[in-house]
Order: sequence, then structure tokens, then C-alpha cells
Amino acid sequence: MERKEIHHTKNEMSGTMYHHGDLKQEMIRKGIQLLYKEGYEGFSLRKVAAACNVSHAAPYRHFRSKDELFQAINLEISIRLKEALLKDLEHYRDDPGTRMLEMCKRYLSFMVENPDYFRYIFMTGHARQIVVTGDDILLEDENHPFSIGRKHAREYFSRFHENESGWVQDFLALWSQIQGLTLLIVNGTLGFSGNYMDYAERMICEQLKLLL
Amino acid sequence: MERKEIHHTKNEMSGTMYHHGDLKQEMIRKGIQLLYKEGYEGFSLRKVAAACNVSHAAPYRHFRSKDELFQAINLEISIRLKEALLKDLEHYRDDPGTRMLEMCKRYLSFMVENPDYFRYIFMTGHARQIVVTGDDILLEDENHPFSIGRKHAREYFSRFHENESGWVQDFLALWSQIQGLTLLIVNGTLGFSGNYMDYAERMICEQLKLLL
DNA sequence: TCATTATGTTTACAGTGTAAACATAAGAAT
DNA sequence: ATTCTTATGTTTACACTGTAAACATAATGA
Repeated sequence: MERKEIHHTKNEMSGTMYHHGDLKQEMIRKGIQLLYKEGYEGFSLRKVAAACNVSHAAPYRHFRSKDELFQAINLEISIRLKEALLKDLEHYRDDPGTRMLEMCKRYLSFMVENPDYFRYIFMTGHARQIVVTGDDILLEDENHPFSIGRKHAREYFSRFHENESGWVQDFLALWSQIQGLTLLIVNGTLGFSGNYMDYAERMICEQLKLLL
Repeated sequence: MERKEIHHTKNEMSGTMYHHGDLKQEMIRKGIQLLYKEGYEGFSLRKVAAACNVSHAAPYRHFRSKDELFQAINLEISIRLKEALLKDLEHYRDDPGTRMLEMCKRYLSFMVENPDYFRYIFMTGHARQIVVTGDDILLEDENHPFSIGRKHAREYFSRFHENESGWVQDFLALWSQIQGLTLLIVNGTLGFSGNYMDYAERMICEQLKLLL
């Protein structure tokens, strides 16, 4: 009971060992690295396995398919994104407009700095399903980055409407715009001679009905 | 000189023939069909070759790589898109706002009906480079669908600005929004209980500064 | 008629995801 | 301690993929 982790992770042990120790987590870590280095096209299960010093079939003990590894990576990324969005957000407590602007900018920055995250999540059918009903726009998972954005947007946009569901259209408009700009920048369609964030900021402010 | 096309396309000849006749064009046509049927993931050179009743290496006489076939498909799609955007546009001659709205809706419809076109062009790094300078947003190719949109947007948005380049920001905002909404619908992120076009229309009208 | 060129086919190879059979090590039960 | 079971590796195999090289055939032009 007392001495655990005797046989974990090759680093802690001397030579090579039959059992890896924590292959699942290392597959996810190395998978993200590979995604970062070689992009979505260059990504392969076998390369990740090799990066973990493990035979190409070993991953199948932890993931039933390549796609399942992707889902695990997806989850890990969404956690990082959520952290990035929420970090030190209380600085903007009494300025909801600036807070919204800040979150939008953070989202864009995160994706631009980690383009393969975006590429992976939104360009390969691995995004979570979100449903727009008559008066709400909802994802089951409360912890998902989207739900964070939704919560803030609802609180923010509600002030501009009398009816209970008016914020939905505003949020949809804002979210589409951010998402589109992110896509165009991340996939290399749009190049800026100056700083792209200037354009983004003006655009977002207008969408947030903020005065410039 | 007179009798040409004697030996073209298997359809016109009796049995099978060594030379196909117009493999290049049929690869593009069948390629688009395959894209439509199996999606970008299920797409392969060998399947397209098989669909053309031709050995798997034959395409290499016309395309140096899979990517080059994709570029040809890209071009073909952009032509179809342009046609869809411009068809009967003179009906809206004296109502620029409605015309812009109509073009945006057509773009969205086209992509929703042909999701793999969008997936292919914008999710696989095959989109054309567009540069945003201080006072313009430009693509060299005048015939590209983007350039069509740019022309109309410039004419339309200019009325709201005194300075010569004010329209750029407006166009960027509109384009990002359409593109983002399209992405979210096409990749299945966003599901609508009602008609998605209602939401889209309200959104676009607002972006066009049109009264509802 | 014959050489050249365009355009096919066959064969080959390395890389992919995945499944099956096998091997080993860890932990539980005896 | 020894043995059984289970978790987690490895090897081998297969059907795909893109692509290159060698070869074959048919159209073209001298």
C-alpha cells in the first residue's frame, strides 16, 4: 500500500521495460506535440506510438481507434482553452463589456497560437453538438468552453433586450463572427499587413455594441 | 481536321479502350461526386481512378499529385459557386441591400448543400491567400468568387463611410460572420430546431445595417 | 512507314489503421 | 511462495493509401 509508483514511466526506471506505466497520458501529450509539429495531415497513431517508444499496436489497449485518441486530445485541449479564457478574469469584474471583449480576444489568440487545435476540433467533425432552439442555444456539458462563453454572453447581451431570449441572436452573431475570423486566419486565407488583432478588436467591439 | 473526337470517351466507343479520351475532366467530375458521397475523409485517388475505370496510376499522367487534383476540383467548385452567386442578380438591381442579403444567403445555401466543397476549400489549406492591407482587402484573381463578393461589398458599404477605406472593416465583419456561421452549420456543430436561414437572415441584415 | 509522344497498365514500396495471436508482468487468490 | 487472472505490451498480418519506375499501346507527325 505504501510504496506505489515503483514501476512507472521509463524515466524513473533504469533501462527499457515491458510495461510503460502511463501510456494513455503520454499518448495524449505526445499526440498534441505531434499535432503541433506536423499538423493534422502528418498525424498518425504509429508516429505517436513511436514517440512513446512503444509498438504501433500498443495504443489499442487504451484507445479503441485513432478517433478515440483524438477525442481524448479534444478533451485535453478544451481544458486548456477554458483555463486560458478564465484566467484572472476577475480583473474585469465591474466592466462586462471589456470582459467580453477580452474573452473574445483570448479565444482568437489561443487558436492562432495553436492552429492545429482549431483545425482539429472544427475541421474534422469532432466538435460537440450545440442546439439552437426557439429561445436558447445550449450544450449539455456545463464545463465546456462554449458553455463558459454562453454564460457570459447571456448575462452581457440580456441588457439590450426586453424579452428573455433576445440575447440568443446576439450571441450567435458574435460567435459566428469570431469563429469565422479565426477560421480565416488559422487556415491561412487571410493575411494582414498590420496586426490582425486591431481589426478583430474593432469588429468585436461593434458586435458588442461598445463605443470605440 | 474535320472529323474530330472519333476516339473519345468510352461512352462514344464500343468496348473498352486503352485510351480514355478525357480522363482529366472525368477525374474532376467523378472526384466531386466522390467528395459528395464519401466526404473528404473517404476520398482517395485510387477510388476516383476506379470510378473512371482506369488503373490507379493513370491519374498521374494528368495530375502530379493528389493535391493537384484537389486544386483542379477547387477551381471547378469556385466556378459553380460564382455561377450560383451571380445567377439572375439583375433582379435586385435597384435594391443593393436586398442584393447583398441575397448573395450572402446564396453563399450559405451553396455551402450547406455542398458541405464537402466548404470542408475541402477551407479546412484543408486550399483556400486562396487574401491580404488585408491598411485600406483594402484583395485577391489577385478578379474572377474568384471572393472578388465578386468584394466588389459588391465595396459598392454597398461605401455609402456608410466618408473615408475611402471604411468599407473594408464592414466587409471583413460580414464575411467573417457568414464564414463562421457556415463553418458551424457545415461541420455539424450547430443544429437548429427551426430553419437556420431565419437566424442567418436576421444576422446578415443587422450586419448590412438594414432595417428589419 | 517509322520515330516520337501522350497516355495508359503493372509492379513495387513505404506508410497507414486495425485486428488477431502471442508474451510478459502485476496483482489477487490459493 | 506459488499459481491464476488480468492488464498491457509485441509480432504478424491485411487491406488500404500515395507515389514512383518500368513497361505497353495508341495517336501524331516526319
